[in-house]
Amino acid sequence: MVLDERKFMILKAIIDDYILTAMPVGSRTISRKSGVGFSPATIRNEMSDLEELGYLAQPHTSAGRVPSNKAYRLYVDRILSSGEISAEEKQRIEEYMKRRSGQVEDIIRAAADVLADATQYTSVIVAPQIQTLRIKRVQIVPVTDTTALMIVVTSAGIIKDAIISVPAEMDSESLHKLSEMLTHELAEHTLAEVRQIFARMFRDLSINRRLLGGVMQVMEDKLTEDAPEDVVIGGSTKLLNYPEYSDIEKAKNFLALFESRDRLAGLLKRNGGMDVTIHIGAENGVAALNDCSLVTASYRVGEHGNGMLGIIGPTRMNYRRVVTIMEYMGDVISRMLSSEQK
Amino acid sequence: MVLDERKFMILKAIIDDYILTAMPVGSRTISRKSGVGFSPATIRNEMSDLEELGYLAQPHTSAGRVPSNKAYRLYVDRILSSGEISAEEKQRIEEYMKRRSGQVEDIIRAAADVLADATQYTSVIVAPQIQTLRIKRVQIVPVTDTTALMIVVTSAGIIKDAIISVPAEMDSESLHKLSEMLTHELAEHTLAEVRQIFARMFRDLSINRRLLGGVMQVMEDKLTEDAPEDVVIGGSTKLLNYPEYSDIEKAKNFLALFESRDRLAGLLKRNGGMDVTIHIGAENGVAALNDCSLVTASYRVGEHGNGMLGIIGPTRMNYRRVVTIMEYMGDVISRMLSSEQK
DNA sequence: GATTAGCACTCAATACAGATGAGTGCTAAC
DNA sequence: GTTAGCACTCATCTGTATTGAGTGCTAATC
Repeated sequence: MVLDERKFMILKAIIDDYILTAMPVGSRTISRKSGVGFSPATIRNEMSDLEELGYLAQPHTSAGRVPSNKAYRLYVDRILSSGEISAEEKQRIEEYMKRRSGQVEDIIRAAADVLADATQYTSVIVAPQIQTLRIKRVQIVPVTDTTALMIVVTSAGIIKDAIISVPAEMDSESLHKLSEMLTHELAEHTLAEVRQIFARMFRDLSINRRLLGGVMQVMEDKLTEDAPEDVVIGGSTKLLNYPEYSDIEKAKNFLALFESRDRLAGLLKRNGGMDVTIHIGAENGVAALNDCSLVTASYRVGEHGNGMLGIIGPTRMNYRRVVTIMEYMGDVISRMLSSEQK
Repeated sequence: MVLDERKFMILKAIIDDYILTAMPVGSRTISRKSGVGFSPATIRNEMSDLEELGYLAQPHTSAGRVPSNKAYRLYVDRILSSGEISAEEKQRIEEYMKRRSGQVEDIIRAAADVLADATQYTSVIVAPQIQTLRIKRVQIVPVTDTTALMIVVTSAGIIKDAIISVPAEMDSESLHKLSEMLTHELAEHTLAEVRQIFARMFRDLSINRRLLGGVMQVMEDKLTEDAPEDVVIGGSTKLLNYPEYSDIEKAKNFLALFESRDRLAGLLKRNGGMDVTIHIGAENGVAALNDCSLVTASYRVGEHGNGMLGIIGPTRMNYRRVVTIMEYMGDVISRMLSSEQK
C-alpha cells in the first residue's frame, strides 16, 4: 500500500483539525470540510489504510483518529514551508523589543517573552556561547585590599565578571597597568584561546612572575571554567493552557525540567542545527518531553559566537506558524545583539 | 464562650494533624491521640464550640473539621517558638553553600535552592537593595568607539553595569581618568545620593562640562533607574506536590505569579519586616496566593543594604519548621554575602 | 455538672446500570 | 471506485443505591 495523493490530503486535513481542537477527528468532520469531496465512508476506508501505514492511531474503538508522530514528521517534511508573518505582528514585536535597553541579558529576556507570547508556547533562549566570543577588553577593578573584580568585554558586549583575589601589594594603578597589558595580549582572541596565550606569556614574562602568576592563574580558571549556562525561559506556564497537559503529573515533569537551566541548555545545544529544526515527540531524547515537540534555531552574534532559541509545545503544534516566527525572531535577536557593538 | 486550656489543646491537635494529612480531621482521630484523654463525644462538643468561635470549619456536614485562618493565626501567635535545627541539616546546608563560588548571584541562587529543599516549599529571595548600598568604585571601560561599559562596585561586591554611549573623542586614557574622578567623588555614598552629588559636581566643574555632561547624564539615568528586581525562585514546582494545588487552575495562578519577578519582589518588600513574619491566607494581599501562607524574613549585607527571603506554601504549612529554617538561612546568607568584602 | 455511650442523621464518595451518541467496519448497492 | 445502510463498540453521561466517615443530640453514667 502506498501513500497516494488523496491519502495525503486526508491526512493533512486530519492533522490540521487535530492541531486546532486536540480532539480525535472522525470521518464525518473531514468529509464536511470544503475541498474534500468524499463521503464519510470513503474517508473511513482511507483512514483505515492510514492507520495501517502507521500515520494514524485510535485512542479507542469508537473514537476518531489521532495523528501519530510519524504523521507529524511527514507533515513537517513534506508540507512545511515557512509562511509570512503579518506586518502588524512584525511591528508589535519590533516595538516591544525596541523599548528594551541594550544589555544582552535584557534583550534575551525580552526576546523570550515575545517568542512565548507570539507562539503561545514556552520559549527558551540560550545566550551566546561565551567560549567562542572574541575578547575586546580586560579590566581589573579593585574592590577591597585583597580582592578585585575582573571584567571581560567581548565582541557581543557580553561581560564575564568574577571576583578574584589579588596580593595586597597591588594597588589601583598597578591593576590598571595589568588590565592594559592583558587587554593588549588577549584582544581579538576567543576565550577558548586564553589558556595558550597565558602559557606563552608565562614564558616571555620575566618580571613580576611571582606577583602576576597567582592572579593570572585565578583568571585563567575563572575564564575557562564552565559557566552556568545563561538561559532564559519565557511563558513557562503556557503549556498548562493546552488540554494535553491538564494532568498535574505531566505538568510537573516539564516544569521540573524548566528549573534546571543546564539541562535545558544541553537539550537545545544537542538538538540544534543552524537552520530551524523540528523534533517531534521522543526525537528530542528527553523523557520529560516525550509528548512535546521541540523547535530549535540559532542566531549569530557578530562573526563568532552564536546562541540558540527554541520553543516547546505539544506535538500537535502549529508548526508552520512556529517556524515562521522562529526564523523571524532569530533574525531580530541577531540584529539587536550585533547592533550592540556599533 | 471562651477559649480555655482544653479547647486550645484540642485545636492544636487538630491543626497538627491537618498540617500532616491535609484531610478534615474527625473527633475520633483526635480522641485516639495520646495526650488527649477524652472520648470522641467530648471532643465533638468542644469542636462544635470551636467552630462557633470561628476557629474551625466544616467542608460539609459529614466531614471532619478544618482549621480556619483565624486558627492558624492563633497557633502561630501563641505556640510558635522557633525550634532548633538539627546538626546534620545545618551541616548539609553549610556544605552545599560552601561549594558555591563567591558571586552574589550564585550565592543567592544556591540559598534559594537550599531553602526550597529544606522546607519543601517554594522559596523566593530578593537580592540586596542596590539603592541603599555604598559605592566603592566606578569604572568605565571602552567597548567600541562610541560605547563604554560602566561598572559600579558596591560594598556588597555587587555590580551594577550598563552600556553607555560616550563621545568618540574620549579615549581609553580619559575614560580611566573619569573613572578615577568618579570613584573619588562617589565612594562611600549610596546610589540614592548619586543625583545630588552629580548636581553639585556640575556646579563646581568648569572644565569639560560639555564633554562630561552627556556621559554623566546617561550615568545618572542608569544608576538611578529602577533596576528590574533581582529575584530568584527556588523549587517553583514544589507546591504542586501538595494536594490542595492538584487543581491545574490554582496551579496556573501562582505559577504565573512566579513569572513576574517584579510582582514577587513587591510582595516580599511590602510584607516583610526585619523579623520573620508570617502572613496567613489573604493577609499577604495577593489574590493568587489567597490560600497560601507567606513567610518572610530579611538579611543584612554589611552595614547598609538588606535583602528579603521568603517561602510560599499552603496555609497548613509546618510553621515551626519553616520559621526555624528561615532564621537560620537569613543568618547564613548574611554571613556569606558579608564575607564577600573581606 | 462533666463525661460518655448510643443512635439517628447527613452527605461525599464510590459503584453500578442504563441510555446516549460519536464513530467505526463491513457489506451490498449504485 | 464510491456510498448508503446497519450492526457494533465504547467513552461519557445520568440516575440510583450503597457505603462509611463523621456529626449532633439525648440519656445514662461517673
